[in-house]
Amino acid sequence: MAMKTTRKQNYPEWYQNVVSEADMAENSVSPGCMVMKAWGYGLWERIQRVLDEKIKETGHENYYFPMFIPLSFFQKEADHVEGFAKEMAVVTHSRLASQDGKLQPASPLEEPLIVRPTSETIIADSFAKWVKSYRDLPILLNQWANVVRWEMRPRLFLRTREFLWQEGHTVHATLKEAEEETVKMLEVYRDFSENALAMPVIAGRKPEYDKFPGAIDTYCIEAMMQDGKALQAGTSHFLGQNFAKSADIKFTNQNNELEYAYTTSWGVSTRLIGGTIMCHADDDGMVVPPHVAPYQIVIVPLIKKPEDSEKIMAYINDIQAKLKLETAFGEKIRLKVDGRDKASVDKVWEWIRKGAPMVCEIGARDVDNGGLMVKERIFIGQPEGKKIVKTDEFIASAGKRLEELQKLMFAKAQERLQQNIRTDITTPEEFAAYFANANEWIEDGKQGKVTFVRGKWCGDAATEEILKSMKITIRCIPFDQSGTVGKCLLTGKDATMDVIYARSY
RNA sequence: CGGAGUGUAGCUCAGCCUGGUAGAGCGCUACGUUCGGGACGUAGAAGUCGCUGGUCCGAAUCCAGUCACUCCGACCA
Repeated sequence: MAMKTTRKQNYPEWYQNVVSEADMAENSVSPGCMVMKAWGYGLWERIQRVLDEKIKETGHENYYFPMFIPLSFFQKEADHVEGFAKEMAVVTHSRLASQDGKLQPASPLEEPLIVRPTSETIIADSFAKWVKSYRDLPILLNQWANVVRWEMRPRLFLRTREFLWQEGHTVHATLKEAEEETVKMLEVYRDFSENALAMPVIAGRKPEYDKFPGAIDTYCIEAMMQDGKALQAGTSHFLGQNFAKSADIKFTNQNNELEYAYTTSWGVSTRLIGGTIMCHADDDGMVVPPHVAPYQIVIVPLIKKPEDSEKIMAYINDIQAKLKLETAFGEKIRLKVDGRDKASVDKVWEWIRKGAPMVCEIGARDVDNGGLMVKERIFIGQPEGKKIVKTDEFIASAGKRLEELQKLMFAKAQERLQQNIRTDITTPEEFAAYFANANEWIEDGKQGKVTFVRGKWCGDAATEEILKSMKITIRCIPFDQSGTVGKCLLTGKDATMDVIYARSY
């Protein structure tokens, strides 16, 4: 076990351990913010690349808007300002001046600027300028940006004051088209999460009280972490005409009538990295899904005698050249030869803690035998975790093998999710007793002590208080509804709506 | 903003009660023996003890103030 703390011992501590031992990120001197290091930021770059392609395939184009938003913009939409008011970074001055040897803010701004917590308001303002006729619609845009939300209790990747994300914003002529866009982009997220991150999710709609401020409907994908808690991995909002009315986005329709447009917005953030960690990492550290691994294969030379160096490096260079011609997931294989002047064992374990999908050790013996030692990350700790293979065969099958490893990771995570959605709880008493348990890490192939519960909800607004007191949340109202009648797990009233109840991050 | 705690070497911490001017482990550097599941030996470099003030012949240690961080709560689209 490479981690000081195991999942079973202390799940949150284990998580912090993984982030630091995998060298993905660390706390910054700037409070609540993080420094993303090469292996963590590299994962984000991969997420960007794969997702950006999907966003463009669905007809969207990238724009960039300013990070400063005039304060007054937030006042235009009542729910929106209320939702974000408590966590805004406010810029009030434009320069510093020296006073008694101390720098003090000087030159107050006429109107304070908000460091964007999200960009609906400033983008809506542009939309209002750009939209005149139904012929201007739809507008389908996306931006990759940083946003700031003044969180009080930050956790690396899961909740930091500044984080990176993409936010899509679209304008449509009809309600139906905007609703379809909202659901379509959620589906892009579901597909991305499950196929690129190997992280299974439940897609659905948020209950009324948990909607994005200013939205008519909020849709989401919810993932299960290894401690049975839920993590919101992506959201897509149908904003109706709310922002169109507050920003005056009007267009002339085909009947020459002036109409408010319909808008949507949707986003995923660096939180996905936190989710990927808590979905796949183990007691030896991070496990990166091959599809998004900055390096899919890392080669570590084992040089015991200096005189072997030349022939080993020549052998490795040859392997490297050949591997670079191979593909996985429709892209060239990404590999690194770790030639740093360090002990080989240390380098190997460093890459295991980082979760590189495959680590190859190559020494003099391998050169003579035409082979190499390959360690597959997901099998580390098991007998099949390392094997000596013929180099030619390894090169020829590497791409396919990476794709297999990806599928195995998804299958394992999906099995865990399916095993840990309880559907046999039918009364408020059973429900309360069930969640009275403490959270506990879910051992592979077993049912956890605390799981998701799928059951009925009456939809009554008063149930929000009950949930709060129990520290349970309704994660979503899944798209696949059974349609059966049962008792609400909170009130005992007759209900038809199926929801997912869970503790959450 | 409440409640608790911690600031000493790059990291984790001991020393503080009972003042006498700095220690360990890990890491780092060099050399040697090792090396395919994470080695060992020897030598070495490295700290204005968070900051300011006070008491004292003398403060990491006592006193006062101050700053910062961590954990638990509240908050978390």
